Amino acid sequence: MELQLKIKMNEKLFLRNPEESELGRNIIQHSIILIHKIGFEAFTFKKLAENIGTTEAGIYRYFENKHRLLIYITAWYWSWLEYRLAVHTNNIKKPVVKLKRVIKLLATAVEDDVKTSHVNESILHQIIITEGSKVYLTRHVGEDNKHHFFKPYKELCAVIGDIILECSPNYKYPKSLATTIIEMAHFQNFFMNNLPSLTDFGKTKDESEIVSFLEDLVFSSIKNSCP
Amino acid sequence: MELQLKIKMNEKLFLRNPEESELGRNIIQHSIILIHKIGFEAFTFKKLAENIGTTEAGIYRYFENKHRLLIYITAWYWSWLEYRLAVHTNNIKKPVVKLKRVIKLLATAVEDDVKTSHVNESILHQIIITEGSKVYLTRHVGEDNKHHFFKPYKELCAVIGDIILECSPNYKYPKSLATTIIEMAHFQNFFMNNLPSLTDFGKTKDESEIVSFLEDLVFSSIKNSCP
DNA sequence: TTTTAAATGATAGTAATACTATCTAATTAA
DNA sequence: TTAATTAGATAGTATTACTATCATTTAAAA
Repeated sequence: MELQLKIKMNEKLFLRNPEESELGRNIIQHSIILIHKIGFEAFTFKKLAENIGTTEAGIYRYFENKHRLLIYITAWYWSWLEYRLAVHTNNIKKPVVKLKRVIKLLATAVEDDVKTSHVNESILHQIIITEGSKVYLTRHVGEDNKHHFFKPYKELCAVIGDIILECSPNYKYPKSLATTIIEMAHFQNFFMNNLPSLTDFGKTKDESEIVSFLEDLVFSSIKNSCP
Repeated sequence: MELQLKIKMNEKLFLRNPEESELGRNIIQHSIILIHKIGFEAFTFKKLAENIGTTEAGIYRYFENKHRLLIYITAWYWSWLEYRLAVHTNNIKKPVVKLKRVIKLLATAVEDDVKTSHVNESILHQIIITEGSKVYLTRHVGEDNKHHFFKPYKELCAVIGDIILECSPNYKYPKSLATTIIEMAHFQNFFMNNLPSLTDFGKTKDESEIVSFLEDLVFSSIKNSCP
């Protein structure tokens, strides 16, 4: 049996749906590879076109600009992660165990998911660490938000926030703690690998230490709120 | 008596020291204003030149490119903050009180410091929130780090990390907690104002709630590590 | 099977960006 | 007073970020 996973994306993110054509899927696949290789700043549609063997204009038929494309792939990532999170926390009763799974899922490198042929999730995860926050740290967040471009990220935060509340119904900052977990899972990873003196894991460069740090941080906070 | 504050900057950050000429100080002053106004992505040396009343080439005599200029002003900010932190925690004996001061200083809007005539710290603080992490989230972090461009940020983290250790000598993740405080002070502020559903302060939009969140987070964690 | 529509490829062109180079005028320092 | 430094003015280039057009291929509908 061959499984396939398809994520429904916000239609305002693209001009033509990249999931529905060979060229479109190529754009997604190779943009992930190329952004990972040269970084988002140096990434251009021209270079991407050369990589795929198509033309610049061809890519502009799918995406308005490279920032929209970045929003697309990050939104895809957050949706995929929420799905994965659902799968991995399914059947788990204890919210504390659930929350631990969440932390591990966020802070640990990812393997390529065979159910999504044209997306290499392992590389995508690396991109999200370095480029993920650039998606909203712009002058047009407000507009992009009105178009609901950040819905997948918000949904993920909401889900995690709810698990936090299950663990500790009196905790006052479930959403802010959720974003802290997500952002810090990535930032600590980035710092560990690039500016190691900013972390306490510079020597080992071991992801599991980030998990320990986050678990300590999160469970101290929510335990503390139980009177 | 007229006080003046001058921060010694890494010489590799500029081609000509902007502190030492009228034009240089104009570049710093107006780049802060312009980046705040239009965002770093839309900011160009040509627009800056028009604002100042000089030419593009004139600005290139001071900075290699706009990214270096952004590194310069963020490095300046972190140095200034470390100085401010020293002033505000001076004479305070109890490390817990010190740490609370740190959190407040990081998470609260800043007033313009009269001792630095050409830098509007209030606007600069806003820039750091939105653009600050773009400084290191690049493909050339490694090189920039070799040039010690992030030293002020690292020093600030080290100082905060040490205060954390003073509070709780057994706490295992002082540096990572320090970066978490710094980054979250800014991210929660950005989310509160731009993507409020990601935080628990969307309704009030009150900075003091971010302070409460961070205090709760930090002191739960370090209290927890005292056996 | 033919007709028609849609998607792609190829090419060209424009405005803006990110620079570099050069020359002259104005200041400042020796 | 001369020499050196700094700034202003102008020009030029390669790359980026697009838009437009037209021919060709592919796929869908009649």
